[in-house]
Amino acid sequence: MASGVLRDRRGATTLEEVASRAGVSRATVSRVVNGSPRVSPDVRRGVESAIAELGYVPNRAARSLVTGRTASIGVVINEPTGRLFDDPFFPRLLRGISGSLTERDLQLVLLMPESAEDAQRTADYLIAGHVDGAVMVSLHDDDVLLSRLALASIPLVLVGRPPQGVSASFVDVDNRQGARSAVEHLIAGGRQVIGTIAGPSDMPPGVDRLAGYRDALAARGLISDPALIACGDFTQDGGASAMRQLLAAHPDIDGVFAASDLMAAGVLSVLSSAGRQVPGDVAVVGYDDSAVATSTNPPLTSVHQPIEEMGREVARLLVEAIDGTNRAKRRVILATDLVKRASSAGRRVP
Amino acid sequence: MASGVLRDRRGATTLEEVASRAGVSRATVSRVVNGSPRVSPDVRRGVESAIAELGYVPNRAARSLVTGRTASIGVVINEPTGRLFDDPFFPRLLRGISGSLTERDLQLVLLMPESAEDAQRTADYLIAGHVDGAVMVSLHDDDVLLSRLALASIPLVLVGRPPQGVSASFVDVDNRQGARSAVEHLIAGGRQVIGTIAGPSDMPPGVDRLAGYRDALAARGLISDPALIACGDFTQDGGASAMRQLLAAHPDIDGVFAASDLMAAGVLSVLSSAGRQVPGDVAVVGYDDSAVATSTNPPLTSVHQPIEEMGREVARLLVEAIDGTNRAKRRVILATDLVKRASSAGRRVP
DNA sequence: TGCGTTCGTGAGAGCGCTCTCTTGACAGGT
DNA sequence: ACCTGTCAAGAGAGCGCTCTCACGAACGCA
Repeated sequence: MASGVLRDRRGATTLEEVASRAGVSRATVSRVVNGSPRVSPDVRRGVESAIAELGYVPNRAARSLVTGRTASIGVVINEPTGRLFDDPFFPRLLRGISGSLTERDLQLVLLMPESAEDAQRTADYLIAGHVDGAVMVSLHDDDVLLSRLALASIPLVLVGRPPQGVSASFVDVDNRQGARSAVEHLIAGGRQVIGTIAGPSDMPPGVDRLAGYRDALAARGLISDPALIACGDFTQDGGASAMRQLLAAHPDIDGVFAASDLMAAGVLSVLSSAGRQVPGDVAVVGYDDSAVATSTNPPLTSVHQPIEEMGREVARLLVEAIDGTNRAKRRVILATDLVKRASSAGRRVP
Repeated sequence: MASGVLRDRRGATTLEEVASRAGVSRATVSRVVNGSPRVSPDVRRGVESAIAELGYVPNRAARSLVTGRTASIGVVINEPTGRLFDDPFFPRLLRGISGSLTERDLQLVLLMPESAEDAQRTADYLIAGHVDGAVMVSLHDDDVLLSRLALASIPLVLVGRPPQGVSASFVDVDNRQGARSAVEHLIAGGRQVIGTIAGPSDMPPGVDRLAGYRDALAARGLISDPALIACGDFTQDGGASAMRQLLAAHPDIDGVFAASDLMAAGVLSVLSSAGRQVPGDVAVVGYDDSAVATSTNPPLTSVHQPIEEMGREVARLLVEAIDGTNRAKRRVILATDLVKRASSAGRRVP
């Protein structure tokens, strides 16, 4: 009584208790719980009502000890700082993953290493077999954690295309096509001198969105002028300074595609300071379709990504990999949508 | 060979193997692993090197089975939709919690019920003892999950003040004081007719921020005019329509405090359509200091909340509750900061 | 009728760990 | 010399579950 400080699971109903209540053996109850077909209908009913009466819930630890499975999967967010924290990408993705895993009674263990040392501990943790599989989000070219995991034999699915040199299953949105549709929209609006604020070149989304920009120009027989390409870091300040470069090099610019809404917000502020009207003088398109896109003035046309669906797809692939249903590397690419708002309305005919 | 489909933890080094390598018993290795003082220094060294050589990692399931502890805590995000997905609150909070738990080798199990049925399953899960404690985020007055958990004896810490009628440990930011400082700032800027866009009245932050608004006015001997208070739902559209009400009722309004940045963005768009200058004619202050605050034109003065610290504090309290160090209900309130930007610059002297 | 099959059920081992209890070694007091 | 106390270390039980194997009953087929 006086020692009742430690809380633990003991005292919970066990298989044994259910068995004696139902007048069968432990093995039979186990079969019922796990849905084995080798149980006669009347025995099954008896066991089921005993389970209900006693409120029996299987002990995961005991099960895990004997099966060697943990029934949990790790989700690794290895983003020390940056864009993930400034748009709703991350919560939505988690929600997609979570929904899918809950259906299959898998625990979602969240891992957010904050330092390089932390990342090593995270890798140790995953490799030690504390989870049955892992999801990794937000990869840079030099991701040490990723390379360690890829070597270990743990089932792994990435969110976003892996950097060069790494082979793994992944789910990605079609960054290239998304960017291309944004730029095509600018062209269709009559824009002639179209620049882009690209993302960092060590991140696949940065690279792919730039490629999509080039694709759209090339499809019109246009060569992209290097002076119309500036790099940002997905932040607002980065977008602003990149826009200043573009404006200096090409005062005649009349369309800008920014690889993130935040950078597009920076673009808008620079254009406003420079006395350019949006969309009258310059049309602007962003990427992410985040809350920022609707709060700017004018609101931003932006590329929308099916983030929750991405999460669900990731979970599905991972479960397949764990079950051994599918041992091959899989890749799933999801389509994007262009959401049109005022920032890219067609050029006013003078 | 052909059956090598199932992946599991078997094959990993066990205590037994470490013991025979070090020439001691299983019990002694266990003592070393768990830091018991009852081991002689030289034996300890021997065991430690055996552990290192074999790369031994304790099996959580086996440990959990005997201790009755799971070494994991659940974090419940019971927000079907809404503001959590539109600002960086949620990732930052998780990061704070995660950092704190990792230090203590606790797993963070994320639970995001999507429906009422899901919420029941989540409650079942938590009550079944699959975690040692739980954190709950984002509470409404009618939170069924919360009331079930509060009844069960599971250690629980809330993020945000609990709704009326529920008693539990919690960590909150000082919403009331934060709102008060925002409104005092408007008063100090010479504003005379100050309205507010409040949050939903069934959410504690909505209620508290409105109270802070009233506090600031009362401190100046002013009574708040009900026609200067409109309710939004923390979204941009909600903020916009609330602002239209305010403007209709009080065309002479010259200051607005909105209980979220998103609502403040709605306020700005309405004011802009109405031909009012910000901050010239009307000063605006938001709440959250999110990415939206810097992307609007003009950028929003906003109340900044120490979200990561909140997460760390929550984890600390929960660990204390689990260890039994502290059995009393605890409450921690963290201070906010007002971040001043252009939207509330002092009134131009005419 | 006898034999092999199939099928439902039970018995029992054992997953890897913690923890209590016991043992043995040695120091110090009588 | 003996007894007692202290402390390091080992022996062994058992946490709750799954899974293999054994067993008996029921059935089909010759």
